[in-house]
Amino acid sequence: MIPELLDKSFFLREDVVNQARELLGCVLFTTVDGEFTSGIITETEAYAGINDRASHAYGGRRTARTETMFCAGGLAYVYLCYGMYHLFNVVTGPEGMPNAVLIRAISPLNGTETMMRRRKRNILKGLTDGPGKLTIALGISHLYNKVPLDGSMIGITRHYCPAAEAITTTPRIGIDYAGEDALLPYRFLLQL
DNA sequence: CAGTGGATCGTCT
DNA sequence: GACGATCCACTGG
Repeated sequence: MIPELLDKSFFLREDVVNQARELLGCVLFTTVDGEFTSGIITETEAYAGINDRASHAYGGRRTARTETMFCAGGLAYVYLCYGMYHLFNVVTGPEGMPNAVLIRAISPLNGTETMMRRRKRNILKGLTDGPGKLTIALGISHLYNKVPLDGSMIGITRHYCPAAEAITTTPRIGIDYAGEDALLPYRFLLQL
C-alpha cells in the first residue's frame, strides 16, 4: 500500500503531546535538488504553546521568528540554534495556537548516500540521531521555514504504528531554563 | 566511556 | 550584549 501523507486533520488537532507520540514511526522525507531522502522518526518533543515555558511562544510571545508557530498546523518551523544548526519542528494546532513538535532523531531510510555526503560521514551510525544532524542530512535549511508539509519539498507519511512497549517517555532535552516545565514528560523515543 | 570547551550568528533585551 | 530546543573534537581514566 502507498504510504499515506499526514493531512490537515492530523496537524490541526490541539493535543500536541499525543501528536508528538504519534509522529514516532512515521517517515519524514525531503526532495532537495531532485534528491529524495527520508527516515523513520524515532525521537520527538512536544512544545505546548503559550503556557509552556520551554516554548518559543511562551506567554504568547509573537515575533518575526515565532510567527510561524502561530500559523495553522501542517507546516515546518525551522530556526537556527546555537548559531549553526537548523532545527526542524512540525507546527500543529489551529491558527493562533502555537504548538509544535520538535523532531529530534530519525533512522535513515532512503537516500543514505546523499545523507552521508551532506553530513560528511561515511557510516550510517550517528548519521541522523540528533535534531541538528537530521536537518543537515535531509538538506533542511532556513528556507524550509513556513513550508507546507504537503510532500512537494517536505512531507510526513504514516509508516507503521509502534507497539506501546517500544515507546519511552522522558523530560525534554536542553531546556533547563524552563523551570518546572523542564520536568514535563514531553519527549518520546521509539525503539525500532 | 565521561567531561569539557570551542564554533558561530540570528534573535531579543 | 547575551544567549541558545547542538555537535564534535579532544582530553583523561
